[in-house]
Amino acid sequence: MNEVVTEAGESGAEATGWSQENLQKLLASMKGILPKDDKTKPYKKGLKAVDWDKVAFPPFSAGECQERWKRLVRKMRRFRTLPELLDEAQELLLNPFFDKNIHPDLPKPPNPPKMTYIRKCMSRYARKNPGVNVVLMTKTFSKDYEKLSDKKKAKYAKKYRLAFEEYSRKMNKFCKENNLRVPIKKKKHKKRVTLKYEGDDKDKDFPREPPWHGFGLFISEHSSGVTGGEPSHGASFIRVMSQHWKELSENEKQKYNKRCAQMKREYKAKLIKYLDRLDEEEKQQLIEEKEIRIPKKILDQHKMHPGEPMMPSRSGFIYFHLDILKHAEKSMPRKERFEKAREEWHKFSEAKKNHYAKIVEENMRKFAEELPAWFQTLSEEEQGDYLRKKPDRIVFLQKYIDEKREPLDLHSDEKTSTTKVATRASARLRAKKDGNMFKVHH
DNA sequence: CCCGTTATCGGTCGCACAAT
DNA sequence: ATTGTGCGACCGATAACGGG
Repeated sequence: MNEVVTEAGESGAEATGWSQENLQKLLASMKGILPKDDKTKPYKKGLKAVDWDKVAFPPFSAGECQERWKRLVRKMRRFRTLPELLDEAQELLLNPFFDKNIHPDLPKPPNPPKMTYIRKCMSRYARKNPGVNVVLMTKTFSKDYEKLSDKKKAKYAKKYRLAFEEYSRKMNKFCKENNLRVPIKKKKHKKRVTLKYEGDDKDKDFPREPPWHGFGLFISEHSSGVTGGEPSHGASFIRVMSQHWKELSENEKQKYNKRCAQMKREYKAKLIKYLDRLDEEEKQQLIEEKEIRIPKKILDQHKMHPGEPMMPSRSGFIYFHLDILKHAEKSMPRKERFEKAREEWHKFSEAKKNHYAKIVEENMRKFAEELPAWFQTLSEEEQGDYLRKKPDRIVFLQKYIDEKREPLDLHSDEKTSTTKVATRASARLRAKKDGNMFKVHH
């Protein structure tokens, strides 16, 4: 019952064998086969060089490892945000030579043809006319260069090309000698990694919104990230896939639609579960931050009423995390603390987890007392309104309602079936009057 | 350290594509 | 408005010149 909430999104872990431990093993294995000195290879290139047969470990095949990594990395950001850069900048400032620590052997790129020409003319002209306007000269000689014959321009261009080749050679050598990443030469091989905030790593367990329609699910599941990259129809990916979509039978399309609908239901449930363990302020903040679109009705369902006791979290981990927060130094970023707590929690013994399970139990017991106590302070109208908005609370209030509505029934265990029917019928009538408060229950 | 010039690299962002 | 892909547009930094 008190299984770690953060695992909620990995429900398929057991089925596939990719447990937390095995995932750690995978990463360690990948690290192990990486070339030692090369810390600066760009991601795509580095990945290409990975020998998955060497990464593989029982019971997983090379292909399975590769596929799991691709799935994992899709959930990660591979660029830095401004706040992160600011943190980095602050660290950089601590280095007193931060802006002067350029390697003395770093090759310098040659000047472009036009600049070479401008510089040549400028120094010649300035020697004869001291005190001339630099800016004006630059502009003038720039125009002069345009008027030059193609032959002369080609001469400058060739010189530049040669100088640049020399520079590239030097740069390659320099990079190799200093274990730096070599610059990418050809533009056409430039490949951008998909950028998407697939949820900040602040909360990995934050549920991911499924596609809106069956078609979206179809597209999503046939992307290279899921299938392993074979189809990859390039930029025409969507075009090709939509063609395939058209070729699907009505039945097959329905299957996607239905599955998508199911995913959406699960998402909604997970989202509510997630939001429920936050307080009102945090919830609003998160909703704004993530631009979560939740129907107002559902939001209403989860709005706190004045004085309403808050339903405690059913996850032991949450309480453990709170304990950690009390003692941890505040300088550590939130997400880091959260991660650390997660790790520790995983290492916990059943006995220690049990300690927190007891806290959960105790808090739930208290809540089960407090809620009816608060509930009875409401007017009948408010009570009906409350139950309509939060039908799940009925389990804590049923007893109170029964006692209040049918105090006589408490003693009559041996009622005839006819009176039972009559009682239920009258309850239904009352419920209708009071705002259908029992409708949700039956 | 600014002006003013240009080619290059690294990296981000916007866009098109079709269906719902 | 979303689903994944990849292209091109765009930005900033960089080199040299030398006087204010």
